[in-house]
Amino acid sequence: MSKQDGSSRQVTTGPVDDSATPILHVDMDAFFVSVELLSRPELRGKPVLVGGTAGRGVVSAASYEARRFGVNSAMPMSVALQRCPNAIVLRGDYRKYTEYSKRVMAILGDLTPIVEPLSIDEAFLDVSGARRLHGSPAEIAWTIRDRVRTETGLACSVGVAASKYVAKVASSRAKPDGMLVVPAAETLAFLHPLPVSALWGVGRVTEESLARLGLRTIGDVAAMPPEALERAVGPALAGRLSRLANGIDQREVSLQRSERSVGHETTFGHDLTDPDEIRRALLGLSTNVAARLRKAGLTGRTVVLKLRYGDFRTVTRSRTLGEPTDVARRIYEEAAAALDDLVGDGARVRLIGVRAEQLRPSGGTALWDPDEEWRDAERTIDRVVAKFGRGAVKPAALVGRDGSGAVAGARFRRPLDDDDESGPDRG
DNA sequence: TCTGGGGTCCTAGGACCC
DNA sequence: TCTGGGGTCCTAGGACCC
Repeated sequence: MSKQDGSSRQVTTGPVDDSATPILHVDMDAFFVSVELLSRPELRGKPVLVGGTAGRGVVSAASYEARRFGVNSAMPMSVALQRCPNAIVLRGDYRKYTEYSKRVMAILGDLTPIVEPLSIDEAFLDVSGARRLHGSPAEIAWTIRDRVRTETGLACSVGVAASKYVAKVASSRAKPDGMLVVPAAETLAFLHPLPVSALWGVGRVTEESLARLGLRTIGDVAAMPPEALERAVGPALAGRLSRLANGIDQREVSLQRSERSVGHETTFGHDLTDPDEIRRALLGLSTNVAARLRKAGLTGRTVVLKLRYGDFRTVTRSRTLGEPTDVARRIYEEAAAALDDLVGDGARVRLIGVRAEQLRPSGGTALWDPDEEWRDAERTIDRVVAKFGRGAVKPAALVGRDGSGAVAGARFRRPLDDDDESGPDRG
């Protein structure tokens, strides 16, 4: 194994065998904070947090200076500020982070076509086919770190291994601003001393279950008979953990994974008790989900309402529709109907959310129906707004369906026909 | 410590069908 | 009367990840 830190020092003895380690995991260091520091260099070296500033926020990202105080992401901001009272708290700017994410992903795409983004700030790469053009896996990892730094000003860490899982563990061990190659032959020696919490899929609860079996390290899990593991954590997780602990991870770096749900939720600054107020919030969430579905060209057949009470008890109610939809009104109606059974008598509501599941591509329907027509109008309005701004949409178009089921917004269709392959043409 | 918002996947029970 | 087995779909809850 070999680790290099940001100063290019080689912290190892002898050459490293990266001949059978084509999988890279690239992970940005303290991503949100690092992006913020680009425009606020005076904050460098200080404890900086990005996250919710209001009473109920949590930490989204913490600079390494803040982490030294025991602050971690997902920690309640109130706790973080107790531990690190001098921390500077910044509001997140997700559009900016998305921009930087795209730039980083583009660099990765330059080096191999096989890139699988895992989240806004990390990705897997398969560089097996890139050797002739860009060098060995370790050389490519070096290039990535170099290019990301010079082209974006951001630091990332890279793990190089024979499989996705080991590459991911390697990048986390290389942080911050480092890289770590785990030669294929050293996979088990690398994994087995690590705590079980380093297994993908082991969180607090599973860690406790494993502890009850006396399992502390990944090596302990690897040596455990599968049946005993199964009794403790269920068949699916047992199989996965057993394989990972033994260094078996056949998952390929996949180019595109289709999304399975689209949702939006919000935690109120203070608990709500007024049903009307709660419904208004729900309407806003439904509108957001519907717009995102349309933008993605998707419809959902199941609507899930999520509600968290003041005591943090969380319930969900789901309804499956006869026909999939991407219409805000339909989503809202289903969610609101479920909501009626859950709130009332002064129930305190902390959070509500709505989610569309069972997604499928939105296609034309064979028969004319008013809801379909309404949906088309909403789509059209979205496009007009995206192209020309909100001012381009006449108020009438936003009002809704008239008595016959036709839609005022439909008059937008003709000028947009050229880029509207899915648009209906119903006489 | 007092808990965000975006998701994925798994489990388990019941309905329903053959 | 005292009752199969498998498959699929739906629903609710929960663990987990970033």
